[in-house]
Amino acid sequence: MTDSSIPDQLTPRAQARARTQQRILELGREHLATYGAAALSLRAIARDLDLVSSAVYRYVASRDDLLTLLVVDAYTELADRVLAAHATAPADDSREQLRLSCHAFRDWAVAEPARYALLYGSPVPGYQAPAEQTTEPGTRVVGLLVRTFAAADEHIVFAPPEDATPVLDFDSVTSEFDVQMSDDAMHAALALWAITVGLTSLEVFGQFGAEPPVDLSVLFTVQIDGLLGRLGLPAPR
Amino acid sequence: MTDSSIPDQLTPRAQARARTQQRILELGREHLATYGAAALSLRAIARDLDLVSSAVYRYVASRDDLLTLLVVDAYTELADRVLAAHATAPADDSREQLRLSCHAFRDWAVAEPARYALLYGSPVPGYQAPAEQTTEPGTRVVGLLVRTFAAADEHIVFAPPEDATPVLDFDSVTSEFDVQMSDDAMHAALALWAITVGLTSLEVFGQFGAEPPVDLSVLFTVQIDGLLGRLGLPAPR
DNA sequence: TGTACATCAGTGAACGCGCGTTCACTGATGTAC
DNA sequence: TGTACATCAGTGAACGCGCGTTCACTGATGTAC
Repeated sequence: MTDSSIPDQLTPRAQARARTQQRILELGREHLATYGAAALSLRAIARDLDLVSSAVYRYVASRDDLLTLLVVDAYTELADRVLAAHATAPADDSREQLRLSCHAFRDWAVAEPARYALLYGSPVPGYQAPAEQTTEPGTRVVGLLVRTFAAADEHIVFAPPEDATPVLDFDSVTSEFDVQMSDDAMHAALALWAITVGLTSLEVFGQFGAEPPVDLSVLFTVQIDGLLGRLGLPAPR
Repeated sequence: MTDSSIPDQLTPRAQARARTQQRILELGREHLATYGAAALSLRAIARDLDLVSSAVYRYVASRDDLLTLLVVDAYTELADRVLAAHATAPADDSREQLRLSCHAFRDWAVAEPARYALLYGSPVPGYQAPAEQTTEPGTRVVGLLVRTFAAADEHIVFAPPEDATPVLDFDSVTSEFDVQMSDDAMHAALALWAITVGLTSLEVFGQFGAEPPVDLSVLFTVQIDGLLGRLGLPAPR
């Protein structure tokens, strides 16, 4: 898990530095899981590192800086998982791509509740994620969903949500993700995104109680399959 | 806003106590909004109350106790709003009841982001809400949705989410809310619940960015109307 | 109605804890000649 | 290849801050006779 390839030709000092840097990220993830983002403390990390508290400042500019590092790290890992799952499906099977993407999203969240909370839960008091570093990794997953619906939009006619749907201007979204698609396809994409985040948050944040009344992984499957079908992407045969 | 009726026939001391008790709750709400739940501090509240820090313990057993008070307070206010909106619709119009309920949910959340975060966001580190006090107010909203779908289930045939839907045992849920309904109606209720929480959390927790690309209140309307229609509760002609 | 006693809101000091961040420093590692 | 100098990881002390909770206390309010 740790051996994220530190190049041999680096100077010993540089290797040690890289190792410590990695270790800080790992400890950050652990502390996130154990104490939550609001309680993330540089001093506690220094302690676990067997360093004096001021030494951590050789590696990290401030507490907020570490938080940003962890946010980017989490968004990146989550997006990597989702993209990998997406790529597993046949290139022409939008439904399967979306299904697998949503499941990968939930699976990661369930496995990493604290990091999920950092991304999709309450904002950390007193901390504002810097948009420049955070936006790109943070939009990879939605971007994938939107792009997949745009692709599906070429062979499928998505129905409008209702008969008289108010018109929204999605131009800034389609241009951000560099796609062309109907408003109906965009609404479908957002519906899937919202239900995925909704179910995942309800589960991870404990709204189903300590002992959920039903198997939440089955429930998720049913709900996602159901919505995909209703949106116009029914299961084959 | 403050005059929550303190009975006149109470002794002056008892009246003062009631007033202080109320004031603590209000300050708690404010601090929640300003600093977040993790940073909620009895000392800070004492300061705002012009009391010495130890005096707060006359009113509140501990910090966790105050958090529980705030959780119950927030769940209660939210549920009151949603139930009131629900009651506004004609008794036989399930679609309208649900629509108004969902909108009331979002409206409250947008108006009270910090309290919403306390209920539906990341768990507060080191704090576990006591189920005995929290479950009842915390399930009023879902209960209402479920009961409304159960009522609708009597005149409407809800379609199964997909052709071959795995069977889930919802008995513990239906008996908790004291209703009878088809699994398909239950799935529909959960879909609406999930998309409501999903859209609301995405909005309140800032996932649409500082300047959302579209009007989120319109988006919410479209999405809820769309899902209600797809679930088998279309808008009247 | 007046008095003696009980209640209890609020005080002030203290305990023991944690935090982020700065700063002058030492001494090992790395590099240029 | 050996030496002189520059870099920089880690130290230790300090600043100033905040927190929850306990405890013995004072003095005003409430109550029973």
